[in-house]
Amino acid sequence: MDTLRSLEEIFVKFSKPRIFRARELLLPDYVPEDLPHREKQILKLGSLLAPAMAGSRPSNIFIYGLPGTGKTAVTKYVLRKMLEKAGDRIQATYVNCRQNNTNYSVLFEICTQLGEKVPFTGLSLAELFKRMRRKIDSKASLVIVVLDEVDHLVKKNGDDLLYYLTRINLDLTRAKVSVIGVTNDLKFMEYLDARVKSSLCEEEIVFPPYTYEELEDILKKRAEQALNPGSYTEEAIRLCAAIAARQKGDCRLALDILLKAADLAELEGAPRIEENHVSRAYKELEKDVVVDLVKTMPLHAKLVLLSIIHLTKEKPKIIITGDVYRKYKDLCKKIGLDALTQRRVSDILSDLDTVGLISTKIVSLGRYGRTKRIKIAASEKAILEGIKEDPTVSTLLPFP
DNA sequence: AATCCACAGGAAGTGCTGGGCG
DNA sequence: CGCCCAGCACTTCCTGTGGATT
Repeated sequence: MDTLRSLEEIFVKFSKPRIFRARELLLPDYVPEDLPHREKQILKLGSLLAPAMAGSRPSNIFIYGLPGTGKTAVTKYVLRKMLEKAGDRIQATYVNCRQNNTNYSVLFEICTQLGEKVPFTGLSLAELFKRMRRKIDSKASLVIVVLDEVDHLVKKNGDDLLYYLTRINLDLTRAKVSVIGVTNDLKFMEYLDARVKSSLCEEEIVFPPYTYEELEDILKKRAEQALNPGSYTEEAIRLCAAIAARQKGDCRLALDILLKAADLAELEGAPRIEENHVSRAYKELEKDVVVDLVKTMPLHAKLVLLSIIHLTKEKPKIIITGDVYRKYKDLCKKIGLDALTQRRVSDILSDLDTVGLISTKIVSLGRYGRTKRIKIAASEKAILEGIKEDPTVSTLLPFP
């Protein structure tokens, strides 16, 4: 059909929105002026950081809570408020260690945010650290370093950087540094050296999951600001809250679903968001995550995934690493590719497990060895949809 | 009780990219 | 220019192991 006309229709719909009043208030990185049901955590973080206002160094702080419990929002919120009051006596840097998951890129981010120009590659870590320290110590101020999702950094690179960061005050003469570590993985503490652990966790703040009632309240308030009056039903809001409550009180998920449901309703020209928009939004959201994940994966990871799908189709009995590897070599041969080693494929399987596309469990089959039992953990349809975009792999699809 | 399978996953190294510095 | 750096994707070599079978 006429693509151009449909495209124009979409633009027109969104240029005269009936649902949205301020769509950006539902975007994932928006930090609202008001964070309901996190008053305790806000006050605790505030009082821990308060000594900074009088020029003394606050303790290092460790923040823990499941995904979508407001850790990042509260941290950003409190820092923003404090910086407004403190002027230039306090500086803050915020680094997401999932996006910047190497020592170099974390230091690069900190330097850049402090206004120190450094190249994004090329220097030694020691040089980078030295420049950061010099920059920090050039003013008699306090620098608060927030490392969000710090577990990602530590799991990949060890805790060296954290160690030096928590000890940097020994080498500073005028300035001071406080570190705030944020994570949703409490087990990550086990990866830490005892010295780092005791230093980073001078103080701890725990973020409990939101309850259903709290989620409902938050969504109602946000919907009032972001959506037009009468453009949504109460049932729709409640369904969002209920889904998110089931997913361990994940507020980000709740807001994501609401945004997607609103987009759907807007696109369809519906007068208001109904429950069916919400449930469809949830399904699509889940699917989109998987499709995007698969699409952006390296070639051989796609081949490994495809091997597993082939195997599940062939025989429903349990699938182990050896099966996958044989199948994978098969597929490589078919398209004239050099297969990777089994050691490497084993790592790829672990990667696929950590992103949640498959689930693995180490099992011992007695005489028949010790290996991994492998299952697909995401929607097969969504995975195949992601794979089929890759021209190299798409020829191998089970049902073209 | 000993054996031994089929791997898991650590350690170290290679070759490459994309840069730095003097 | 030549040498240095970090990071990545990967290989090679390796030690460790739960439990059915012998």
